[in-house]
Amino acid sequence: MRVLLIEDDHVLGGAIRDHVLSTGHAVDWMQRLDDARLALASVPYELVLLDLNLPDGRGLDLLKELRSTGNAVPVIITTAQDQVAIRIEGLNSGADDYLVKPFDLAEMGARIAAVARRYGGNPAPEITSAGVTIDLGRRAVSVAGEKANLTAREWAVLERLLARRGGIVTKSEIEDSLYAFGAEVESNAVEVYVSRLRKKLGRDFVQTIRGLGYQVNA
Amino acid sequence: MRVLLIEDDHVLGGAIRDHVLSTGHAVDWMQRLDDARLALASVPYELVLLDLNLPDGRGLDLLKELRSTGNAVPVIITTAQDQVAIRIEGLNSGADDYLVKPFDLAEMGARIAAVARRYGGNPAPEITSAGVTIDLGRRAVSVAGEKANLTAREWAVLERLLARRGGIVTKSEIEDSLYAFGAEVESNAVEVYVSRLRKKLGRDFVQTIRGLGYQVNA
DNA sequence: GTTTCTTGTTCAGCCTGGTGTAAGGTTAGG
DNA sequence: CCTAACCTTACACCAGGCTGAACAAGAAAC
Repeated sequence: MRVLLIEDDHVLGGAIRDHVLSTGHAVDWMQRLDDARLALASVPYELVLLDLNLPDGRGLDLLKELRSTGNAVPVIITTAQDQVAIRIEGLNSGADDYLVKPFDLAEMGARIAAVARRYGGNPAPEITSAGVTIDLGRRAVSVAGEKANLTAREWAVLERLLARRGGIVTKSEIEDSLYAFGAEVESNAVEVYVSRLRKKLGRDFVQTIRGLGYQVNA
Repeated sequence: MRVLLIEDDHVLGGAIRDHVLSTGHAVDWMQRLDDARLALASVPYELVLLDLNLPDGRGLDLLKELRSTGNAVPVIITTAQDQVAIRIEGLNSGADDYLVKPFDLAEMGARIAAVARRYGGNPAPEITSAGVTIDLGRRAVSVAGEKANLTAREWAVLERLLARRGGIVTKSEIEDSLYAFGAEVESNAVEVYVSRLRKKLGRDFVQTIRGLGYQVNA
């Protein structure tokens, strides 16, 4: 699925982009409405993630433009906790769903999957690597037909690794996606989670690149 | 089920809303046609209760608009005793059923149930999962042949879970469908209802996805 | 109108299992 | 061998989830 993310905050935007990428979708990230307009005019997106708190405050206008020109692309809007009025106006203007900041990325993933399913997009790209089958849409992993249960953190690490499948992911990158900005961690947590993943998914699933990070075969 | 109630009379409107709520559906109550239009444009209602005597325009116009734009949402219209002509025009304009004021709330409930049954999206009304058989049309559940009685809210939660069978439903999504828009609830109501469902339907019927929500096996 | 029963909501305490940390073992590279 | 990097296991802590019970609000029965 091709997703257009419209979000001006660098940190949050990056986190969202990475997370959506890791669920197997393609993401274009725009930080300004004009760019978003151009993108929407030229690329057939299947989902739009629209922040309504843009500096110029005109995220709603974009949504209304879309609908008034007959563009029915599914739109999920994000608003702050206290902006109930704007949220309602957003829904009234044609948004399909909403997320209240600060929202859990996992929850966002679930809602994206729901919208994708509702609109009949192809939501579940299945990935197989080293005998492990991963259904990103349904959060299901199986090793040789046997279902494996992953915890939230383990899943987060797995997603991060898969987002750059075939490439190397550094420890600090994994750490960043585990602990939302600022929460410094004083331990070898990443190593521990990689270890736990190997225990559940098999020893060969993740390769260690000494001094650099980790890698999953494409 | 999500119901849009369009009724300008405060007393009657409140009574209807409460009654429909008590049958386990979510209700949005609009008192003006403009608001109703906006709501219909944004929220995927499964039923509309439409009063034809509104102050700011003819309810019939709204109905005709809906049908002319291809919106097939079931509509039940309400009219006064003496408005036979309007009532007929309503049916000709695409209404699915009608109620004559003053009407019995219980009868209204029955009509709603009938319409819901007729239009209930699921073509295969019988669902079986984890030893539980569910007849959505007749609102009947049985566990190992034994019939189970569910309350309205319990049904609402169960329906929400079944609507995405095999997928994950987050707590906040369940909350949204339990409490018509905006009513933020400060409690663990969802957990309580899941607990009660498990008590009646068996422990394994609903799986908990920690930190995210719940899931019913496909 | 009063009583009784049913249903919805909230709260508090319990419990499970996820999480971070540290300690000790193992491997790669010089 | 020696060191640094990495792996694994154990363990204590605690957030999140579960559930029984109390309370409130209707609905139904009388």
